[in-house]
Parts: sequence; C-alpha cells; structure tokens
Amino acid sequence: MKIFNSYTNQLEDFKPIHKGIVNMYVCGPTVYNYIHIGNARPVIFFDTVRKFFEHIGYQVKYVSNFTDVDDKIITKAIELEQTEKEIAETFITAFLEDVHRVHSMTDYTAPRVTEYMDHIINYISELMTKGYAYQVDGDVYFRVTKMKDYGHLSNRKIDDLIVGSRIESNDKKENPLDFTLWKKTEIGITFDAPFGEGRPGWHTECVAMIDDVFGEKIDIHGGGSGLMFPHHENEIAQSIALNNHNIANYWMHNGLLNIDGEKMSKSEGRVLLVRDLTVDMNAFRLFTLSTHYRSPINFTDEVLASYEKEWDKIERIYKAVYLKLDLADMLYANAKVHPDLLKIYKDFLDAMKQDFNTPNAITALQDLTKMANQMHRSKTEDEVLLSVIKVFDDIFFVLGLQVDITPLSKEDKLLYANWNKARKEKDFDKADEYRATLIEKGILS
RNA sequence: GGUCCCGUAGCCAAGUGGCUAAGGCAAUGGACUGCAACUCCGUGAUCACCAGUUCGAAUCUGGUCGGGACCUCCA
Repeated sequence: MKIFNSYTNQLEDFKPIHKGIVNMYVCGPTVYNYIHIGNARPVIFFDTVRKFFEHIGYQVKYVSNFTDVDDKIITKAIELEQTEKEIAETFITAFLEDVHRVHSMTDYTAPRVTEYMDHIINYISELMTKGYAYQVDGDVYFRVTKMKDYGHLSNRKIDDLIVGSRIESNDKKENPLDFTLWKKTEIGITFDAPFGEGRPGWHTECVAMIDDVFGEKIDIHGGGSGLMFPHHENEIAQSIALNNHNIANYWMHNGLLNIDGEKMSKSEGRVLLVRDLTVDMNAFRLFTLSTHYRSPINFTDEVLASYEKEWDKIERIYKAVYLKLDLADMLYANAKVHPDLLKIYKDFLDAMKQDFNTPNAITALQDLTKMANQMHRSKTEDEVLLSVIKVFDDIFFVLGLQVDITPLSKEDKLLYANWNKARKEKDFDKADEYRATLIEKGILS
C-alpha cells in the first residue's frame, strides 16, 4: 500500500501505527450552507479510502468534524433571524443527507466545536502557558515565529510569506503571520474563557478533537488542498507546540474541482449544489473517481454524460447476469473462481494500493464489464457468472456504487418464462407485451 | 512581487527513463439480432514547442508559449 504523503512530498509505504487499524481524520464542513459538488470530492474520495482499507481487512476509525461556530454561521444566523444553533442543525442535517446522497458512509464520528469548547479553551490555555500564544485585548494569537518548521507542509518559507502577505490592518499581532486562536467579539454567539468572552478561531478545533478522540498521533489526516495552507499548517504548528508531533503520519490532500474550466465561485454564481444534481449518483461517483484524487478535476456536462453512459452499461450487465443466476436459482450457490476474473480483481487491488489510483481501478471495472458481457453471451457456467457478481460487488463496495436489485418473485419468474415462450413460438406481439412489462418492472433494461 | 501546479488523440484520462503510449466516450467499418435496445470485434496520438542529459525520454534538466492555483475565508 503506497500513499503520497503531502508532508514529505513523496510516495511512501503505508504502515499503520496499530496493526490492522487505520485512524483517520478528515476536515469537515463549516455548516452554514448546502455543500456544492466541490465539497463532495473529499466526501467521496476519503469515503473510498475508508472503504478500501476496510475491504482489505483494516478496522478504520473515521472522524470528521462539524464546524458549528464560525463567522459565516453567525452572518447567516443574523440574515435568517435564527440562532446559530438552528443554522448549524439545519446544515448538519443537510450535509449528512448529501453525504448519503453521494453514497458515502454517514456512520463516522463527527465531533462539533460546540461540544469541544472546553477542550479548545484548554488547548489554547496550554499554548499560552508554554509561550506559544499571547493575548492582546481579549484576542489570543499563535506565535508562528516560535515554530522553526512552520511552512513545512505547504512548502513555504516564513520570509516569503511575510513578503508576499498584504499589509494587514490588524496591528495587534506581533507578526502578520500569527493566527487567531481566540477572538474577542460582541456579535453573535460567544463563550466564556479565562482570556475573555469570545469564540475560537477555526484552527484549533481539529487538533483539539484529534487530541481527544484519538489521544495520540493518527495515521491519516485528509482534506482538500485548499486547506493545506494555512489551516493544516496551523494545526501542525499547534500540535508540535503542545504534543511535539505533527498530528498524522500521512497527510493527504485532494485536488480542487472546477466547472467548465473555472473555479466555482459563489460570488459569480457558478456553484452547483450536490442536492441540485440530477444525474445518477453512481455516474457522479464514477466521474469524481475518474481522475486521480491529487489532480484537479473539471466538471462539464459532456464528461458527466459519458459517465452516465458508462454506469448504464455497467449496471445493465450486472443486472443481466444477476437475472440469469436468479432464474437458475444460482444466486446462493458456490462461486467458482476464474483466472481472468482473478486478474481483474488483482488489477483493481493493485490500482487502489498505488496511492488510490481510482482511474485505473475504474479501468479494471470496465474490463470486468466487458468480460461479463462476453461470458453472459457465451456458454459460461453459472458458478463462474456468480463470481462475476462477487467481483462486481467488491468493486462496487469500495467505489461506492450501488445497484438497486432484489431477487425475483415467483410471478416475475413466470412472466419472464412467458416472454421466452412467446419468443420461441414467434408470437412477437405477445412477446413485446411481456417485454414491456418486464422493462416496466425494472427486470429488463 | 513571491511560491507552486499543469499542458498525452474531437472529449475524459492512465502511464513519470526502456517491449508496437492503458482504458472509456464520440466517430467510423463489421458481427450478432423477429423488431428495438444492448453487446462484441476492428480502426485513431510520437505525448504544447525548442534545446540538452542519456545507449535510450511523454517521463530528467534548461528555455519558450499556453492554462490554472495559492500568498486573504475556501474542499
């Protein structure tokens, strides 16, 4: 298993801290709005990472937070004349619906900032005690210059950042790069802390949560590449300051998603929400995984349409093989391995083990689709066809693809038999009628 | 101004030093077929350009052109 580690900027062998267990944390959403398809990329990708680890036998502890205290939430609350809590609840629910919608698991641990206020405040207090943070007028800032290695993850130098940074009006900071740990504020929800009323900056929550939930360094920390700087850099700075480690052995960052070649932009109205997608989610999932996760991906109707077609083809043959087995009462028989199928399955695993090369994993799925079609047309034993289904099922599980199918009822089987009988007797009018019914019932396509 | 990424057939996309550059979509020829749908088989690129390193480069180095990101909240 190879993973590209953003921290070291190289491909590395994956070695879990605890044998057979993967502890991973993925930065979750700030819940002030419905998520767009760009937000869905990490949701889909890291879900696939999780499922792959589970498929090859790991026990995965997957944690992803909800940022339910934030300026954007407060702004929204004021705008809609609701409380921050109501806004957060609304969009947490909506988020989980969307996660489910894109076929990602929702059963992970999801700590919220509001539940972690004590931890966050303690964390900040400790940073102050150790001299890594300082207080000015009720605000608390992290002293970046005290971190020798600041900028390692995002490959930046402090000097370059200072030169490049635009002049800030905030002259409270010792250094313009220092980031906010606690913010004094009069607007919106506030919390009581030793350093005054206010609310936390958003860089402390993740480290505080990881510290509490896992209690040690974790295996994988993931998120979009847009978070690498400054968010993840700041997480690392705090963790090194307090715990003397950089949080995770492997840092993984997914590339961004563009629409028609341009970045999604709320201000320019170029945003597509997950809940506004009208395409089959399997097609969307294939689209999302069709480009390697570290590369940027471009959303266009044309490309999406090709994946709709692709999924249709995959689903069609899966259902056809399933139907054939169902009619032969072979769904629960013993599958027989076939060398070509084994090779495809191995290709799939190899692709995934190579830093989650989902494009090549999908190629294996396409190979399987072709082989399934060939076998379906030829006189292949049902036991082998059953293993076709099994390989499909494995790949579907990992990639998060779902075929809606159930075994036939007795009436359906009879209907199917009648259709065949009519065709054999060349009673095509009757046959077409039966076929129409079978299609209507979703048995044929 | 600083930092960084990318440019493979009409479209999407693997491959990152070595057999004839995967795969899919589209297109096109053929096969199968009661009709329709589906499916299967065949057909396409010297890898933006130039110069170098090397026995050998799409893959490494330098340059040119083109596209994009970040340095401020951002998946």
